Amino acid sequence: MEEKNHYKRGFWTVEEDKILMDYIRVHGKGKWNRIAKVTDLKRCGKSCRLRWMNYLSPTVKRGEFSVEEDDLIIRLHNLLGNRWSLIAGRVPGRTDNQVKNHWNTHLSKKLGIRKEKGKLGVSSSLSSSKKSNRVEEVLKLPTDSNSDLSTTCDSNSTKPVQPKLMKASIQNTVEALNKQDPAVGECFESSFWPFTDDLNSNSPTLTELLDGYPFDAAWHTL
DNA sequence: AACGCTTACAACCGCATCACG
DNA sequence: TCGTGATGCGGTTGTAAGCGT
Repeated sequence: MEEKNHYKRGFWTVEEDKILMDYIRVHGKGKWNRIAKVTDLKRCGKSCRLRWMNYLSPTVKRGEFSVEEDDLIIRLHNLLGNRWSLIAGRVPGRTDNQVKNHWNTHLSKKLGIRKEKGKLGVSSSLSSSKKSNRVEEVLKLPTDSNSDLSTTCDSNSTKPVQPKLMKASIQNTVEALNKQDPAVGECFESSFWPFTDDLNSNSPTLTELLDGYPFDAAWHTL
C-alpha cells in the first residue's frame, strides 16, 4: 500500500526515460519490479514495462500508420476481434497499445463502427471477452489447459513457444473456423503461423493469405 | 486573446495467467 | 498442491494539443 503510493504516475520525463534505458542496457529486459529498487526511478514495474514496450524499445515504429498497415489491422481485427497483442504481433514495429489506440481513434470511425459501452461494435465471432479470452472458449472448443493460444501466440513473451501444443491448438481452431466459415478457416492455415520463437517476425505470406478472404464486401455493409 | 470542445495517444487499472519455490 | 510475485492483456482514463467560435 505505502509502496504503491510513493511511485510516481503520469507522463514520463526525459530523465526517467534515460534511467530506464540505462538500466535495460545493463541488465536487459525483465525483472521490472527491481528497477525502482536499484535505480532512482520512482516508477512501478508495470509502468516501466509499459514505457519500454510502447515507447522506448528500438523496435517500436513511430509515426503515422501507412495505408498497408491500416488495411492489415482491419483485416486482422475482422478475424481476431479485440486481440490487440495478437494483431500487433503481425504488424511489424507496432505495439498492442498503438494498434488499439489507432483502431479506436481512426479505424473504427473510418469503418463507421460505433463503440458501444463495454464492447466494440464489431460483429466478429472472435471478438475478445475478458471472461472468455481463449480461442477455444470463444469457438466453444473442448478446453485443454495446455493449449492456451493466448500464451503460445504471445508475441511479446520471452517464454519459449511450445510448437506441438500450439500447432494442435491451431488445428482445432482451423477446424472450428472451417465449420463456421471455410473462407476464414483458410486464412488460418499453418503457413499463417510461423512455428518459430519469433512471432514478431514479418510474415511475407500474411497479406497474401488475408487477401484471399473477401472482407471488403463485409466491411462495406457495416 | 480567451474560451470551450474534440481528438489523439500515453499511461493506468484490474484481472488472468504464468513461473517458481 | 498451494501461495506469491511477475508479467501480459484489454478496457478505460487523463491530458496535451489542435481547432472552431
